[in-house]
Amino acid sequence: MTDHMSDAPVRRSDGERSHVAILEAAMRLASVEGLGSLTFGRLAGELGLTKSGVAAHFDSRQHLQEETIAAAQRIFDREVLEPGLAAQEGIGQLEGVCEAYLSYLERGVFAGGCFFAQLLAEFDAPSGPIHDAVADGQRGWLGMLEGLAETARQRGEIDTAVEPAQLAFELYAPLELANYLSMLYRDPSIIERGRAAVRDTIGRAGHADHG
Amino acid sequence: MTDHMSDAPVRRSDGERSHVAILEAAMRLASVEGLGSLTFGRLAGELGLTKSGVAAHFDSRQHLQEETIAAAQRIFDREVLEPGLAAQEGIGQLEGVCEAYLSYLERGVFAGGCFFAQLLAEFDAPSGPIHDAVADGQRGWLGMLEGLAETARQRGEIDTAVEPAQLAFELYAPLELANYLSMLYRDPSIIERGRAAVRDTIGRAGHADHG
DNA sequence: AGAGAGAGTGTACGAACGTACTAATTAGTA
DNA sequence: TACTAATTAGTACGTTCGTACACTCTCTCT
Repeated sequence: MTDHMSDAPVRRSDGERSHVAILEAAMRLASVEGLGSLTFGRLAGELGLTKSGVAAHFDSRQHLQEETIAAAQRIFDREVLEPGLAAQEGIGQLEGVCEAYLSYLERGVFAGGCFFAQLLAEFDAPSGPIHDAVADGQRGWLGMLEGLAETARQRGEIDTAVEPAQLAFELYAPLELANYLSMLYRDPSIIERGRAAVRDTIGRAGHADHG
Repeated sequence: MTDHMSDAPVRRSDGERSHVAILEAAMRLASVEGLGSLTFGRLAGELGLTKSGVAAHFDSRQHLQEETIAAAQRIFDREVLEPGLAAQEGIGQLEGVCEAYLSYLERGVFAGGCFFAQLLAEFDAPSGPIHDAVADGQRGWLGMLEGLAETARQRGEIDTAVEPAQLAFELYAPLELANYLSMLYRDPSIIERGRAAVRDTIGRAGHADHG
């Protein structure tokens, strides 16, 4: 036995390649048309496989969706969180994460804009396990922005009168709208509006004339 | 002939009632789960009709979707634009429309939040006639905010250094995010964050300390 | 009152869906 | 080299979709 105590099937190299190819196509498709339009037949057609060939890689459609979300999360972490948090602690990280997000939109990391913004809109109202997962993920993102704002406030880089949760909301809002409008109008220059909004909001929080 | 030169079928009173009942259910369903999940069978089940009974009211599914959008637009006009624009010209109307939108969210006019925000997310990426219609509608909304901002600037109520298009973007962003997050978390109190953001943004544009 | 037509039911068809199987193939290992 | 199991194709089943058509019922108008 090459694998000590493992019930998992031994994956073959070609199967591994197919698996990642399927997930890449799935992320692209889901970012454009949503998780709901993620079907075995659709993916099979785009990849030149048969429906059962695709389905064989996942226990069910539900598992395909969950694996796709997990794969997209890894990409988001690599493309947004990692570079954004590489900035200096405090207001630097707050700016860094916002700029990293806008850059990630501009670079077209996902064909349909932000993968999680698509998810947010698709599962904001419906209930169920995916809704809860999306809500938790969003809470995490917003909570992180709030945490960065709180740190910046403690470091004296933003005004103590600024509520971190409110600042996180006001930064998140233009990021999301930049995503939606740039996709809707197919005009990446809209992202510059988001950039200006972030700059104004952080600048205002930094040197508010309240005294 | 009671109707001079009309090819349209004479609608019976019971048919008229069914028609509006179908559109009401369709708006509710589409605001929650999107236009894509708007099917004859689904509506029939909710209304106690048969699938063909529902389908008989529309030439095709496409027409059902278009009529549903048109009906929602009438409600939006009545619930948001009309009360919002009733305020005093200039910055009053700008505030009025934003507040009317947030109030429309709070009152739960549509079960799934803002009907058009749902559409925006659903058809931001895909191409087609519905995408174009959504894009045009959104351009109209954003253009109206920009026009109100421009008017307010000409009246001297906001700083001349403020770009109307940028201000419109910065007002629209928290409105949208308030919608999505209040639905996602099932917490209407999030709307208060949007209200605060609008207040700050308009206030800042109004008495900017730039000279 | 009677005729005409709109309203709604029931049925049917083809397409696409997820899922569950079998069979053939092929890569990896012993 | 030969075996084993992962990979993939292929097929079939049941459901749901949009659409179409035939049919009954009932409102509305003359």
